[in-house]
Amino acid sequence: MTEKWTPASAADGVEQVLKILEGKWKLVILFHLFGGQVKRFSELEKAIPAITQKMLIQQLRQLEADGIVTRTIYHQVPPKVEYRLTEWGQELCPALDALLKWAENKA
Amino acid sequence: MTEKWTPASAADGVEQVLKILEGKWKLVILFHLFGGQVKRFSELEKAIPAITQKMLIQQLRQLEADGIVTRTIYHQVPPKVEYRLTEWGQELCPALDALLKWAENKA
DNA sequence: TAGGGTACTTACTAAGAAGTAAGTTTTTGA
DNA sequence: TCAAAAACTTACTTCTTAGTAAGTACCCTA
Repeated sequence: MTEKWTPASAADGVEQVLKILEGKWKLVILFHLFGGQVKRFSELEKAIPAITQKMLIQQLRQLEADGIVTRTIYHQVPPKVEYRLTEWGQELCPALDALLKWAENKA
Repeated sequence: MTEKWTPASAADGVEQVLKILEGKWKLVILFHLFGGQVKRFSELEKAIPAITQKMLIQQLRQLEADGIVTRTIYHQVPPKVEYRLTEWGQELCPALDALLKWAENKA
């Protein structure tokens, strides 16, 4: 169970994960959606005042492409689009908690 | 225990951690040192063929500054410098494992 | 017919991270 | 006197990411 990893392959595996999280705004977005929260585009905009629209969709689209969030479009006028985490996305929460706890342990 | 975090502060906490891990070569280096391994500069160079010397020290220095690795200098000629993880650095391993396991769970 | 709300696009610029290639120091051994 | 080994430095270029600022489509309401 520890034998399947070489330093290179383990590093590579973690890097795949980091690539998913690495955008400048992805974590804030994630933490706004953890716990089953559903938010529309404009709500996220308000919740994260410093973000621009360009960055917001860019990050959302990448999270969507990576299977972390889903996008639900309501064909109304004015338009309405909702974002929420996938199951898999929700499961990220405890893993990030582990990192947070590690950081708190700094001597 | 979950109340001390706002989306912004939790994201910020995780970002601090990601910043430590984010260099292009840091994870490979880390995984070469996990488990109490001690390596000298030249050994890491050989273990990670694609890395340049510039990148190798740069990443090592940053890991050192962040309290993850320690550097031991032997005043010999030719010089000898050894790198190993700090206690805190070792404790990163299970947290990274959590990420790896999460990644494996992708539906 | 003009304006407003929502969710985007697009073109351009600036800042940062990484890569390339070469040079530096020190002392020992041929 | 010259080369060699180990651990770095330095100057310069390129590549990626983020920021700025503006524009678009849609249809409803006044």
